[in-house]
Amino acid sequence: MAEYDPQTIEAKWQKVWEERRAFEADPDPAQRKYYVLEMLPYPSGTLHMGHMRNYTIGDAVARYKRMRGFNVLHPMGWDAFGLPAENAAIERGIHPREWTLANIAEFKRVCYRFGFSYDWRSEISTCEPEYYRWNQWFFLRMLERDLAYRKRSRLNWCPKCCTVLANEQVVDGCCWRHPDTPVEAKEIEQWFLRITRYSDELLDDMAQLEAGWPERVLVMQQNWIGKSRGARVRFGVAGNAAQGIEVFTTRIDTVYGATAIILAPEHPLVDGLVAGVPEHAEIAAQIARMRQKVLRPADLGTAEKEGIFLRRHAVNPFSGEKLPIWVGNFVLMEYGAGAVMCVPAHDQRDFEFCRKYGLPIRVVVQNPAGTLDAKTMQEAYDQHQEGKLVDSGAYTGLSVARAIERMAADAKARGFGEAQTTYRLKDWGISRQRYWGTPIPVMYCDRCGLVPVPDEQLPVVLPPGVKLTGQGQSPLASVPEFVNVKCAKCGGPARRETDTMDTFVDSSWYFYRYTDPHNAKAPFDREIVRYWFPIDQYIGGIVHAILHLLYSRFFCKVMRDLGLVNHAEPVTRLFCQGTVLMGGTAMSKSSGNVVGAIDMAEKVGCDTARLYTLFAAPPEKDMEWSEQSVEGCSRFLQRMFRIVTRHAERLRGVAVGNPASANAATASAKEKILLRKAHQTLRRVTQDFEARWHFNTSVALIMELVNELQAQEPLEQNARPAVVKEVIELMALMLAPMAPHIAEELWEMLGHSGGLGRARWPDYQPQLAAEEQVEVVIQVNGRVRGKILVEAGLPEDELAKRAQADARIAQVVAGRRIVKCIVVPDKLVNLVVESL
RNA sequence: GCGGAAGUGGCGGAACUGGCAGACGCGCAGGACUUAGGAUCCUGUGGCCGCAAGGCCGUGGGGGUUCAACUCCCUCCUUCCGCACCA
Repeated sequence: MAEYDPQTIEAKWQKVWEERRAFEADPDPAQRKYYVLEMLPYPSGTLHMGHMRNYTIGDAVARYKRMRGFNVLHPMGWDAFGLPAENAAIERGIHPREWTLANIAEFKRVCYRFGFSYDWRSEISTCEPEYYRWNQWFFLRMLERDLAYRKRSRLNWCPKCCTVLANEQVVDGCCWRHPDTPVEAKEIEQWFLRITRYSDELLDDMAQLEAGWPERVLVMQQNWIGKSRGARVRFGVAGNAAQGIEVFTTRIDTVYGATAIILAPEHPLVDGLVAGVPEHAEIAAQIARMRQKVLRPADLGTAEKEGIFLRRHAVNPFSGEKLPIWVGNFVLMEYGAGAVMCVPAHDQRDFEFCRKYGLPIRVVVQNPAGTLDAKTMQEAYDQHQEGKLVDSGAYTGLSVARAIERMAADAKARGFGEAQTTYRLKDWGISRQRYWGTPIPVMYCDRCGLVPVPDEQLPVVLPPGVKLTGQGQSPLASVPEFVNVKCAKCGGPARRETDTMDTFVDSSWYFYRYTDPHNAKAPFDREIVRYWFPIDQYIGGIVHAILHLLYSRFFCKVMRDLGLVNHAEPVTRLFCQGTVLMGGTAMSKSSGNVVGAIDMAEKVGCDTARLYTLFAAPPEKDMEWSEQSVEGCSRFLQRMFRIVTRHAERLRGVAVGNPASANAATASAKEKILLRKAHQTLRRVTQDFEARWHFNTSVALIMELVNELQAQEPLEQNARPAVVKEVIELMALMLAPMAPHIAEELWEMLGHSGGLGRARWPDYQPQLAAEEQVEVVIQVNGRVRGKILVEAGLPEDELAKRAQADARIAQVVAGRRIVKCIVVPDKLVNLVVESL
């Protein structure tokens, strides 16, 4: 008898699929569409099983949806620009393109070897001019709409990457790619995309995503945008009527309780304020020291608050009171106004600060009990809801909410402030001082200034022969043929921009390009996109919760404003799969705990590897890879193959479908057991695919079904061929999304030609799944004391009677009075009896 | 500090809406077939007591609601993740 040989079977079916173009999908209004997408991979080095989990989940869903009759778009492509390629190229003395293309070829080989059902016609590579010219095109559109601008500012510089990073790429004060390398502050002129223009929309549209996105992703994005409503208030400077200090506060109602003004160390007014004071030299030195002391962000929350009194005073515009001006290490220049009013009674940070430096504490919001006392309070009283204002001039007696409203309005009327909303979100810095990325399509002309490259001159192609040093200057600057260009406006000499774009620009819109990958006139055809979008199911790691997913949402909104798409959100449902661990840590090349994808395919076959990936844990959870446990899945497929092989011969010509099912009434007891098990399995596996996505239980259920088949051996004696065939077919069909090659092989062995491509997901038949007899548990006082087998659907009183009639139960009850009898039909009877 | 998720046998994990805790798989033990078995098949496998029938205990700890709690409520502990001087 032929043994299960995954190598042969898998190669055979991969070839068949390819020849039949089994996974190609085009827009077809007559069909329901389903766009399922796994996050675009960065093609680097070898692929391990950690990578494969993402694609295995996506492929199972894609195949299931096809069997459900959907027109399924399931594309794949390459996030091909980026630093690792450039660094690897420098190390090896080759061109980044060479390294990248080799990796793509390898990635593709692995995808093919795993039988993933991609439509390869959609394949894109972001490093090809055909693709990145549209990055440039989008950039120019943004430039036209003032969504792209150039600004000199303090930026995050990674000394290892030798480039600046976006705020989103800084994790715990370190480079996201180099967790041990703190970013440095560097003043550089660079390009920004004005994502902040969409702050409110990015926040508000999350309401549309609540149903389909993981809550934690939405929470992370919400935190990142960090909207805060408050007011800007201008305090005067004593002795200088012309000067003012602006502060941002969310609690303008507490302004009468302010006992100091605190500036960030870098605040531009600081130097001027201390210039004339007697102890000038000493104070300036202290400030210089504070400025130099860079705190690691992780320590910020716990660091000791420090302040320096500037020997100058501000004037509270509401009360006219003079307040000392301080510099404080806990005030951030980047947020709000870079200055705060210090209200110790109602802000915990201010409370600590004033305690340390002996500044007065003054209660201006009293609690409902009226017990707050500045002399005795141990912490700030910062309740927004319940307090009433006291000692606050004309505002005394107002509620906090009312006071905030009225005081902001008054500040505006009197010209020293107004309501203001601030955000934590900053504009997206996209310039990178590296080579392997999209050239930014602008030039600088001495006469005309900044000149955008005209559309018809796109793409600005990355020149091939560039010396890569990794030394932190844009490599493109050293290529005169690239840099020197004729001004597009005046024809005079001009210089090209030599920075390239952050690769997150590439991945912000790639899923649109998949639908129309070779369009030379536009980034994509609007009608095609209208058919496929929004993406029905996006699958990827939680790492991209902010970065990629926020940028993509931003791009989508820009594209909508450009009239390119008619939706505001690109992704309806998002699924974040868990990490694959090995020995408790994430599988990764740098940790040295990888299980190679190709190695697995060669050793046990990709069907086994895929099945195990789905079986070992629910997909959203982290899973531990265990070579030993993989064996279990391998054995399962072998067993299944053997059972089918044993019976294929006599089943091949048998007609299936309705005959067997329709005959269920006349089926033997053993046949009924098989059919019942099969349809119960089908019901639950279908549920798993539709609702829960718990493929681990789906696999377990199919294993149980195979166990049942085995238990009914010899099958030829226990069931008619039509019944056996129906059960085996159901089994093969249910397995098809998860282990597609063996499923095809079994399907063919059963006598089907044409492959599973035409097979539909079977409908489960409730009457076949229904149990005729059920085991009912009998409890006495909540403890299981017996079990009886009864016909399904017995009425409650009958069930209660039978339970009490049971000999063993009668013995346990032993004449005690039954106080209560709880019956759960078809499940359980609980007799509550008097205690002895 | 704030917010979120989770804690179940030796291990990965099941238990859908409060109704038999431990499905399925790994591992382990015993057996069958075999020259052989790291192949295959069968049986057993939460702990304790017992020859057995059976009994008691058991889902991080403690308390509660209920005829009945892994599931609901309170409280504490642990782990992981996110945010963190955001004014």
